[in-house]
Amino acid sequence: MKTIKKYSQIQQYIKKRIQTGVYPINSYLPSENEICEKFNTTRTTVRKALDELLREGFIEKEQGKGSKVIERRKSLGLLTVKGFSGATDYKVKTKLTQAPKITDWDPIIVFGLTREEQKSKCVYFQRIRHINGKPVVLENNWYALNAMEIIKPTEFIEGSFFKTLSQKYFIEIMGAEQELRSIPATAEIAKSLELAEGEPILHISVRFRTSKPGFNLYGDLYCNTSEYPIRNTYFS
Amino acid sequence: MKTIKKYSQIQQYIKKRIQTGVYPINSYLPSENEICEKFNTTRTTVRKALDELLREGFIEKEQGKGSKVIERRKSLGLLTVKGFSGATDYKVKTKLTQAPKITDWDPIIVFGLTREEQKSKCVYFQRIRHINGKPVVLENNWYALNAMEIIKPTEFIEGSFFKTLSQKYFIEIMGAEQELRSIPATAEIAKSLELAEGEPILHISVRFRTSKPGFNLYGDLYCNTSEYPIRNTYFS
DNA sequence: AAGTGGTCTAGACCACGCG
DNA sequence: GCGTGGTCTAGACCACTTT
Repeated sequence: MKTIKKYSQIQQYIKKRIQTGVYPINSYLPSENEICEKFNTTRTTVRKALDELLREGFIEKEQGKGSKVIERRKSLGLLTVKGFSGATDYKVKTKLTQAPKITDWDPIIVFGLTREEQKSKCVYFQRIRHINGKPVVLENNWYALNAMEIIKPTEFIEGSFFKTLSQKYFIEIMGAEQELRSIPATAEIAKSLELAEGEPILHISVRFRTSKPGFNLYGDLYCNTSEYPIRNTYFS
Repeated sequence: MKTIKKYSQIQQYIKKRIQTGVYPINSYLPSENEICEKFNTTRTTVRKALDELLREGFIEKEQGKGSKVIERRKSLGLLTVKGFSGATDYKVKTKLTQAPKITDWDPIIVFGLTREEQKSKCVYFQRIRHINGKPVVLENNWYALNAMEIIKPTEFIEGSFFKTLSQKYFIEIMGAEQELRSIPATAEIAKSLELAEGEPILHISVRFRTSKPGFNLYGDLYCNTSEYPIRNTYFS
């Protein structure tokens, strides 16, 4: 992919303007014909760009009216840690306990890797999420180096990998598959999460699909759910 | 929409042929140009049809090769129990251990009920899912009686509540919220699932949203994940 | 009536996979 | 080299919303 595709340029241009508030939520984008003029192209190409933004959940279209900027369903399908009683007075902090580094794939990954991924080295990093000072989630992540460059710790926006992907690379999470298990904490996990060995913890294996073809993010999570359950929302 | 759109016709035609096995999984569809000829149209229209099938998860495209029929991702967003090693030789049987009956709401439901729901009595039923003869999931369900009539056990299609809703009432599941916890099995749960008290099990509280306004289905599930993890897929 | 998005035509050239 | 899908042009007409 040497030359940047035109529809992709338009898509990124508009996405940036949405993210920076130039096109606020509930406002309408310029009409397709106006965008055509601006980028000196045809409606087919502009519509392709808008279709992508639609798929990514940034806009919705209203026939006869225009393309409307909508609030991107946050944490679409993403796991969120939720205070038990709906209390909002808890603080989540994410510590990067292993900065992104290049390694081999870990056989713990339960989802089948594609051939492209198998051929590649992978990037690994680890984080621990703390709630009100207590470690609650230990999160291991991997992705294929040939699908996505290595992201430096300094690039992380608010400790969030997804936010970094979206705002710096214009990559969105499109979906996920999970496997859930309840297991007794191993000695190692127990130590990281400051609980007793054998305590029941939630093990989540997850594959996130992104809007960048071939780029998947694999996760292996251990959650102490005794105080804070994991919450999970999805809509079709 | 009086006239049926051409791309929609093509889409349905191909979808039916996939579903009936005329185009088997892993085979390739006719090329875009061939489809153009058959339907006497242009590639733009054919590609629109294929894009829809791509979005619906029926095909994937391989540049330079063709459009390949793939296994449709099952039960969008719904929980599925999956054999560990990808083995497909396991049998799931659902036993209705408590037929739908009218009761009061159970305070165990963690998601806030709407005012309409609170005013109503509710329908409760319980099922146990068995895999290869072993009980694996204990599932309690509730819904508001004023949102949906009581469904008799004899109406259940293949033991599936969702299938019944879809096929008899044309109600679809539109989304869900879940809370996940790993807990030790209580004596009661242990007995139902034939395991030792204190074994780690997965507790899922879920609210399913349906296409019928005001009709939510609440679930409280206990899963023995030691052999069969719970799998969970969602896409936007 | 004017403007918007939705569908569709009839081409063109390019990038990729394979023999 | 050939066939495949991927991108793009330059139009046309239709359906819908608003003025």
